[in-house]
Amino acid sequence: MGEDPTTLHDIARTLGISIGTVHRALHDRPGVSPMTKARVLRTARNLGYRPNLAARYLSSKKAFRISINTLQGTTSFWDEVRAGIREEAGAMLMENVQLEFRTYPSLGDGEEEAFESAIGEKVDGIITFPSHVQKLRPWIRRASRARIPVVCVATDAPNSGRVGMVAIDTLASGSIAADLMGRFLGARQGSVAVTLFDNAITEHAEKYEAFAATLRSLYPNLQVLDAIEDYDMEKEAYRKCGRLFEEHPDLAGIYVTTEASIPVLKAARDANLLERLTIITTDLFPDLVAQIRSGAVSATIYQRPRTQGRMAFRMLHEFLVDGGGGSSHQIQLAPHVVMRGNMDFFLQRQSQESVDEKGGQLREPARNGSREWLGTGE
Amino acid sequence: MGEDPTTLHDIARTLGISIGTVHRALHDRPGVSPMTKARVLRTARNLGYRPNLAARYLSSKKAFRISINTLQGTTSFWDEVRAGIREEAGAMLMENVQLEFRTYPSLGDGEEEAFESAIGEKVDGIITFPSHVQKLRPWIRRASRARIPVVCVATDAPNSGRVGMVAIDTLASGSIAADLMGRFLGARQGSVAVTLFDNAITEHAEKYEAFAATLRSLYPNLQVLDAIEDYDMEKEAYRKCGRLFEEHPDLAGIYVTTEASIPVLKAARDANLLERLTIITTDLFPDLVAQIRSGAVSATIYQRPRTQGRMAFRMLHEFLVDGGGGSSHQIQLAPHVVMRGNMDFFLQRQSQESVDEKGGQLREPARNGSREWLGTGE
DNA sequence: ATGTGCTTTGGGAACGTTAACGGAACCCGA
DNA sequence: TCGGGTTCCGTTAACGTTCCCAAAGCACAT
Repeated sequence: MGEDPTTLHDIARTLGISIGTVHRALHDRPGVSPMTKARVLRTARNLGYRPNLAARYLSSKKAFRISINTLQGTTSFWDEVRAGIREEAGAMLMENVQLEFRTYPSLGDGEEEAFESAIGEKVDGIITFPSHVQKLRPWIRRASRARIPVVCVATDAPNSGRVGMVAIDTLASGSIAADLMGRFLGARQGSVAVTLFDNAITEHAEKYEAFAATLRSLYPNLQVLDAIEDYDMEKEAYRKCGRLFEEHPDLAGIYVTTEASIPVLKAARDANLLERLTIITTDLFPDLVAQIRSGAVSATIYQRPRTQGRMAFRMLHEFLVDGGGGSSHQIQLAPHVVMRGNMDFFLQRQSQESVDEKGGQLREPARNGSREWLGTGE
Repeated sequence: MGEDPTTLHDIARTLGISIGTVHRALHDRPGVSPMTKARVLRTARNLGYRPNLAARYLSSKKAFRISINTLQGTTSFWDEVRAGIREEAGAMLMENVQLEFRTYPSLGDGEEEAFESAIGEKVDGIITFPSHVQKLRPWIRRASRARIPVVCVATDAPNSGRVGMVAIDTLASGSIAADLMGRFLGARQGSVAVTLFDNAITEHAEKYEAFAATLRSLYPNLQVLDAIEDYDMEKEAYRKCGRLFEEHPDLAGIYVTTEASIPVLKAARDANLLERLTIITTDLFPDLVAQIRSGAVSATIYQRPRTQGRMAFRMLHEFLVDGGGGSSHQIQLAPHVVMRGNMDFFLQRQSQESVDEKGGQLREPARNGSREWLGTGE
């Protein structure tokens, strides 16, 4: 029952060697013959050795330095992600964690430089938003080769060597949006549109597929139209929506999977369709709040950025501490459904927790340094 | 910036005394003159002393023993809460945590004995479900006097000396249920009923109030009826629902805030009203799954028991380690909206995470002992 | 003077790991 | 045969705390 955990000393004793050698062998540091190293590794496994982290932190009091490569705070989403990371880093009782925020102003502008700098400065880990997977994949690979673990947040970068990722479950998002849409529309006949960023991005395609599948099976009275791609351009979204309204007079609802919901709403308003359409959006940002409150948007699928940030930090930290032995490195979060009824809860929580975090930093100023870093612009 | 944190040694050196004395003074242990103790406390504050937890765990390798006093696993809710606690305890890298589960078969049967035994065996902390607040309040008070922190889960016990609580936000629950109900019913006229356990319980009254307020302000076409109390008795719920259907032929929907949704559904089916009624329930348990899948229940407000357990453990642990200096000790979680579309996500996650946890235990068997304890029945 | 009991204090050893230093053994060329 | 280099390994001092034992000081009785 109360078996004492095995220590370096135990391994050394059973092999008749010194703990120095055991230590070197376990951390494959030079100065150990291949044979003894193999023996050490074997008995370590046999005895079920797990390092005592308290002793480790006590002895080598180095701080983890982790880089957070994300988009600048034009949208509140990434501010919340970063707040979640800060929050969780501040809750680390034992160890020092240094956060370096490398932010870039827009998609595809400075993300490679951020990676280069992080790798060059030899950080211990990276949390990143792999916006353009194909462009970032080689950088993630490079970091992995430099033994720097990378955790992806909000979007996955498969086959890149990343050690883990945390994101919103796309199937759950698409399906709950479809179910809500169906219930909201009741027995009405008509067609339903979906806008997304780019069908080439796995997550967005999955959301669309889940939405379409759920709507087909549960609400056959509604027809899903082909996806509308807006490529994050407001003009594009507005223009395509206008055409959509003309071509589909039976349109009953729209599901906006991107953050570009404002131009969609504007197009609907300009076409005098706002009353007739049931609109479900994604995320929760200031401009959207008024639209939800007025009832123009029936519901929004909230992607919980703060929790994503918290989880990403925990995952990376566990990996750094544990050497990757931990639990499954894929976290899919359930999105929240936000409507008029419960929106205040989320808004208030956003502001409230920032205060909490500030309090935490004041309480223990010396322990957790956090250095801001701006990717581009001087 | 890189200031070295102050240690016991620093305090001892500036006062010209030994670290043994400093240690005794800081932990108000006997054997220190009042004057030196005051001086130590003062300079400790001046120097901003914060104990090095790694060193503490390394030196005194005692385990935290915490008691979890909850209802037996007749409902899956408490099983999930306990799983969440186990999960989070298993994720403690550094320290030993011993979990003692004191479960009682039903409300009001054995909960006092569980408290008595936990206090008697001098556990370090208690997580409890304060079902009957007035009965448990003196016990929580007693534990607090014995310097045993108590965290409430699922329900609060105000003015009891409890150090914290985690629960689902009642306002968000009631309001989102109302908003869903209104949207589901569309332009229909009619009345809406709410069933709850007991109006004398704050949480239930709050849910009802939030539901009623939201419905009144957003959907004036619907009328909220007086709350139906079932006192957790199936017969009672069935009987009262039958009468409800007779008295209110214009009934359009029911919001069931308790777990007693099955008798409500049975009553609706027997009255041949299932098709016409929009039903929103609470929680997610096996019997309910089929009802949601069939569409009889439109949505359920999921109270995230596993997360509640996880949060409760974290809160208690932070308190034990930190001495209560930590962040705000009231956690209100946002409930999840579960419908046909996303139900599979939650079901699969429930089973999947249990597997994860098992894996974690296997990986590190000696570290986290966990002793089960049965409250009554031998 | 010596011993006994008490309170207050000092002085370690231990916890398990890290990292630096030093030493033994070996090989090679002068 | 001796110095110089390499490879491998042992030794040891930290890291900051906890806990126990002993030492010092004092009062009081023997």
